[in-house]
Amino acid sequence: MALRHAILGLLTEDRASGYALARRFKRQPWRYAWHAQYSQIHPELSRMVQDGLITQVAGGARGRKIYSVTRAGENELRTWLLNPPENFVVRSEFVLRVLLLLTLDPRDARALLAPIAAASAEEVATLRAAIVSADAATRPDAPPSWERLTAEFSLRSVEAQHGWAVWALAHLDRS
Amino acid sequence: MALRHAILGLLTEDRASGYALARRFKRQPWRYAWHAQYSQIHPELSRMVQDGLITQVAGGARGRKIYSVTRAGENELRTWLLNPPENFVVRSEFVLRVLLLLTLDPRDARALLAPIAAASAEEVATLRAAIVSADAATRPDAPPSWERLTAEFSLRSVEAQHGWAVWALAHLDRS
DNA sequence: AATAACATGTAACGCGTTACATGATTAC
DNA sequence: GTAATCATGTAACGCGTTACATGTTATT
Repeated sequence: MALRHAILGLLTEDRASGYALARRFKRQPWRYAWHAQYSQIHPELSRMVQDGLITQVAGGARGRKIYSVTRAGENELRTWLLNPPENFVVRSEFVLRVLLLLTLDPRDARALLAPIAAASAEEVATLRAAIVSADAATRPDAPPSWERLTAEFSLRSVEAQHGWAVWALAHLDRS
Repeated sequence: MALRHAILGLLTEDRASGYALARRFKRQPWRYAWHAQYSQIHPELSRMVQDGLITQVAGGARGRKIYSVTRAGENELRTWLLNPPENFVVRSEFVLRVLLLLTLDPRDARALLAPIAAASAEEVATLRAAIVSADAATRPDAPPSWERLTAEFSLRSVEAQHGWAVWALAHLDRS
């Protein structure tokens, strides 16, 4: 039931409509954590209201329904976080493609790697710039904000991906 | 249909039974790419035989059925690899838990981070040792083997995770 | 002789995607 | 006034999990 907890997390950050939640799943940094489309979010929100984890706190223009986390929802999220599974199940099409890369001949493999290296380099630059400007506006001994903590995680992850792609391009057989 | 292509990849490495495929999904490095249980693998294998992507090449003791990739299966895998999606969908319970960490108070957050830092440190050490001994047995200018390429990817990924956990532990508010 | 590991298979249910339907508000 | 964006909702289908059922071979 990770979707349920992802939604609780998004609504803890800020109350929102189902439509707004769907958009946030498409963007940084939630994009790297979980994904759901509106047609899946909608019935889940109904069930979560029934289960008392969230409530509709406002209605807006165009039939908009704003949801907020209840006390029960906060407890549910905390309990879930404090009881992680021993082994995390991973399904990453990106990593899968990495493992399958050498079933291709070196030319094709290089053609796939080059855009990966370029895109990740760009992302690293964007994240670094954001971090530098955020740090400039903060006391150096202050505990990191949520944005800062997650940016650090994204940066290190994307750097790893980029470093590997460059390494692989340099070492792959040229033919 | 990533499961189908993951199976094609596993069978390209080496012919295997459904039971053996299920075990490989639980281990390094496939564990970080995709996951499926036998009850899902079994019907998929049947469908793949029907679609001509694999064939049963041997039967063994205990009703064992060994499958191997056909020419059509190789083509299917290659076509899939050469046509990656623009945006990869990610669902990682681990990353999700990272994003939700700051909904906890600092004490609880630190209690979750400490085992992550320890486990990833151990994994980094294991991967480094494997890489060092593999490199010692290889000419330095030779193109990397599949094992070497995937070990490099795993190492850089786990190092990023470990580095972040240590960084977060050092910067999180102590209370 | 008992237990663990090997090995295949089915059924019910829940999670996730695709396609469709409907309508309101904003920007040009 | 037309297109883009906002916004909710349903239905059919496919992917994935859990639980169950069955039998064989190797290890101790």
